[in-house]
Amino acid sequence: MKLRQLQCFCAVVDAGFNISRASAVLHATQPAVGKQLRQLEEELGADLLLRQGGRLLGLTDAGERTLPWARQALQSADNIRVAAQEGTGDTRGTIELATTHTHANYVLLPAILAFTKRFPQVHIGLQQGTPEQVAELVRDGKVALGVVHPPAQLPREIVAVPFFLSRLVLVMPLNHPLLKEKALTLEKLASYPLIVQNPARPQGARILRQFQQAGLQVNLAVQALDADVMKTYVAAGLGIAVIPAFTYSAKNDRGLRVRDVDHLFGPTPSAVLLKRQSYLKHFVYAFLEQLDPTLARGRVEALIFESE
Amino acid sequence: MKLRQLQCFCAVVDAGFNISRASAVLHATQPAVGKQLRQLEEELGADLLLRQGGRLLGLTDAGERTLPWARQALQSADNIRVAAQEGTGDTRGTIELATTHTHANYVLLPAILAFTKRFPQVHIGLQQGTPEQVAELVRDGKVALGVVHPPAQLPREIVAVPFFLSRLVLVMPLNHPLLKEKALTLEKLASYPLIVQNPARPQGARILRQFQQAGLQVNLAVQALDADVMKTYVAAGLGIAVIPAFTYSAKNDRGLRVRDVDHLFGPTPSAVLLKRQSYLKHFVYAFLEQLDPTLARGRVEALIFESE
DNA sequence: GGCTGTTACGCTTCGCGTAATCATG
DNA sequence: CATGATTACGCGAAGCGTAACAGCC
Repeated sequence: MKLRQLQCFCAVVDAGFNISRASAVLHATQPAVGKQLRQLEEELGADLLLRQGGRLLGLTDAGERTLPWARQALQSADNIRVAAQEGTGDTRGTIELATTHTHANYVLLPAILAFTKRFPQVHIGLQQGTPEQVAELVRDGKVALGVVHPPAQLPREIVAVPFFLSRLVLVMPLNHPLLKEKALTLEKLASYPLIVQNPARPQGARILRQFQQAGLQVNLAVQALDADVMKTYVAAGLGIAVIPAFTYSAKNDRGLRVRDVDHLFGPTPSAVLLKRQSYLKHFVYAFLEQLDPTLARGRVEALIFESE
Repeated sequence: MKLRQLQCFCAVVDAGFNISRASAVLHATQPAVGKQLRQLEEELGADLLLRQGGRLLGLTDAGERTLPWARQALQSADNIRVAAQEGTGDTRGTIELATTHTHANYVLLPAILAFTKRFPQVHIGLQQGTPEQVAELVRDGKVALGVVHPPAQLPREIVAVPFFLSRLVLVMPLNHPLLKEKALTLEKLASYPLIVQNPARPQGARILRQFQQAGLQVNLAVQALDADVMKTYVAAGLGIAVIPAFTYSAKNDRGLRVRDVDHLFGPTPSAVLLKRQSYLKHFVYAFLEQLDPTLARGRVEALIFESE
């Protein structure tokens, strides 16, 4: 048995039982991948993939049983690579992390500042994307951690560790009529043009769901991608928006006013996404503690290595 | 990275940092193993083994960090082989287990009878040895489980799941003076020639420790290896012996009498030895439940996969 | 006929063993 | 000089890619 064979097996499964697509991911050719598969099956003496008319349809029972262990073996190999790299007391190295614009700009900034002060030699590689893209980067081991509003569904390989609940606020231009309303309701909000985050993202989806559940038609002005753009559009008079409180600062957002709407939407969690069973460099643990004291090493390890 | 490289790495560590011995275990030659090691180190970009003057002395920090993951990768590969073999609803196959003479003869017998009745097609491969040898067989994956009086120390890779506490009894020939004594004490026992299990084994060690702690000199007649031999020797008049209650039966051991000495030595546990993180066939779980109802699948799995 | 997986062939690399070499106590 | 690791070399197997072939929408 070779790691390469297991890699091909997992890749084919992840590619939706399509050898062609898997071979592209593996930077190899179709025949090479196909051969590895058959060699693995031959050595094990059992078919792993259901074939019908020269197509792959799914996993056999044996495939179902072996797949988790194939993944575990590959994960262990990844961990070996990471563990071999880092020096125990090393003060330099790299942390690869992925996050959304909003978290990069507000939540991560203080943590990164404090961290680089403590470890000036550690380079932080930042990647941005939607929470789903971030989750994928974590799952594929391209980054060690992700920081996002966790999406409703996550692959099983990933743990989301919530560390911070933010209130939501309604942001408006100066002198907006809603500033004078006594109590804000979903109905009142719905009567104005609304700027909402793209509903493909957890934040936008959450907000819109509340309106839908109340049976309200929303007057969508624009679908923006992050809180900063939403604020810019609000300031430009395109509409009002609901954003996490941490993205508004009275000092920097002088052209805007906010009102608390936590009673309408509830708080929104920020979470760290980590891959189960993955070895994290000691910096990463240091960074997590910097990000939030509740993300202590012991607790995080327990969550990563628990058996779901 | 190749599984073979990891295998060589682990083998060299297990062989006490000796490539020659490791290569024998791996059925390969010195140069082959050495080359795999250096290739692994080269690919990882870090030394794993401390070399001094052409000798291996121990693990580097990087080696220390990677070793557990190398083992995990190999374990996963083993699990794949096992998982691929067994058919889900299969009623035939093999269980390899290791145990001591005493457990084979008394504890396992009813479980094996019941099990083979339920799964007539499953072949049970039985190996015997000392508890330490059994533990080694489990650790090396030669057998799926072991059943023994657990030794004081076990390798970290192994979990011992106790399932049965047996009282200890003193076994004597008919008409032995101790049968008329009111209360048995260690002192009284020590005044007669004693037949004890070899102290290298947990049972023998336990008994002798009690005498030592009481500051008593023991009159050792013979060191036997299992309860049956001890009974034979007692019947022959060589001395008296302390054995687990389950090894005595009034029906079959007519030439012998017993008295309870649980108050002197305490009960002795029987345990199942299993390798952490190892995939067990569904028969094995069935067998464990047959052996003792407390060894239910859920509980056993939780113990095998807990992170120590 | 486009998509997908398999077979056939040749090249290159890799893994192994034998034998010789080197270092250490 | 005995033990144990490394280097050198040659053979056979394995892995890969290109190209041609075979089943299914």
